Amino acid sequence: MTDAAEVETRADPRDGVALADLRADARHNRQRIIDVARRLFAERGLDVPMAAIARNAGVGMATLYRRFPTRQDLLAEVFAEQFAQCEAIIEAALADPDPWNGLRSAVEGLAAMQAADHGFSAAFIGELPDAAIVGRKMAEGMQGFRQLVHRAQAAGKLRPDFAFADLALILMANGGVVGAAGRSSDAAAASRRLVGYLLDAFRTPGAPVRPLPPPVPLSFARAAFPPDRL
Amino acid sequence: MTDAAEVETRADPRDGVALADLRADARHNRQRIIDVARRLFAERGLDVPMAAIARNAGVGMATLYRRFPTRQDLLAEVFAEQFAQCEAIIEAALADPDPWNGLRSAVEGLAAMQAADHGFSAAFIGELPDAAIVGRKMAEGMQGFRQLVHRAQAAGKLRPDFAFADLALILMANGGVVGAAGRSSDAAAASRRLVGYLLDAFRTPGAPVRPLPPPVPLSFARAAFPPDRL
DNA sequence: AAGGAAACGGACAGACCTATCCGTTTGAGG
DNA sequence: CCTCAAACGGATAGGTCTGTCCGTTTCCTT
Repeated sequence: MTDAAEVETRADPRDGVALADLRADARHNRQRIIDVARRLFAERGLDVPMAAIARNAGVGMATLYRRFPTRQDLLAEVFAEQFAQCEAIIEAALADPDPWNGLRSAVEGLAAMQAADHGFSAAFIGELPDAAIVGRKMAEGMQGFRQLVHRAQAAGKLRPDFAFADLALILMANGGVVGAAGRSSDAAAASRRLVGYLLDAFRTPGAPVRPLPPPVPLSFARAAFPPDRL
Repeated sequence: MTDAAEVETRADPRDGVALADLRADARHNRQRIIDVARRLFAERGLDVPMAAIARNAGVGMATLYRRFPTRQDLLAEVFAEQFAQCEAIIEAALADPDPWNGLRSAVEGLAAMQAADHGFSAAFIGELPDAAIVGRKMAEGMQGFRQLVHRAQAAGKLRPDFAFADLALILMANGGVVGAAGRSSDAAAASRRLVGYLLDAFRTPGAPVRPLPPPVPLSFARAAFPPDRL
């Protein structure tokens, strides 16, 4: 029993010490680092310097690196919550009695998450897949999505030649739009329109039509790349 | 007359000296730099170090920077040819007697270009729009595309709520797919499937249906990011 | 052929970023 | 209270990339 309790306090087996065994100030600082990193990743993209994170969190470099030996460890921790939210979206979609509506809401939900957090979007596609925890969570989410696809196709609402692997296609296309539109509010609007088009392509004639979200001015790409970034 | 001839030799007014006035060896080296840069941008992405370009071209840093004072100058020169090809694609599409077929081939052609050259794709979305020459060429190409859209809509083959600005959406979505798929051959296949979906969403019921290009295995994203890159 | 401007190459300064080291401070159990 | 391991912060080593400087070489003109 003591064993079980102790194991439970370890968020990640790789951590040398259990979270609960950390000194109070250390635990406090750790959380501050995570919060600050989440904000900076979302605001400035994934390549924000470790020093900036440390400074904004009010800790030294050593503290940051002691808790998160590599940048990827920090990324995995920061975005663990977002991945959990992905799973929630898919589970909610599976709970929908209407298969097509479930698939639609899952795709829209995942795309909206990407659009909302620029850092998450980049991490999702680029660096995070290598992290162990993330890999496991992603595998689970993919299983759920696979079910969504099967059900919608069985109901005759999703085109039969839609492949499960097209999920990656959707997320990468959406990632491109979100990335190019940058942190501006246009990103969300552009993402919605793209997803609108794609869902229209995925549905069979039997599935309900939805109005297409409004277009986004073509100049949005320019505004997305102010001289200083990229 | 001498005046006119001299002006004609200047490829870009910003160049201090006309191309023809360069010494033979200098002109030779300049071309080598461009060729090498094009290859490296395509192979390794846009962030290849200037030193690598210089080394591969067999010239010193000074020579590289003397010809192209900023990285953007080099990019603009390297991709000028690709932009010209974009214009050719659109002109060919305009020459097609069938408006829908013209629009389709333009979208497919532009997307294929993006997929073929990773560097061009990134440059197109990210850095190049600031370059003067590119801006002008893009404006011309956009005018042509606008015509394509009008014609296809007038013929009742393109959905009326398709917006001209959706061209940016297409290219950014495609850029995301190409970028995520990396330099692997999967990039082209994934791009084709995405464009297949999008064109299907753009057409009215009156426009001809085309078979969807085959799906791409979901793992293609992982393979695209070998440990060393990004 | 020979002088001089043009062009050349490689070294180097400056700016960043990652990651580590070490002397100092602080929290918690005895 | 008092001790000491745990935790801390800032300095710093080591890496990369950009852009410049200067002594040397090469082409072109006359």
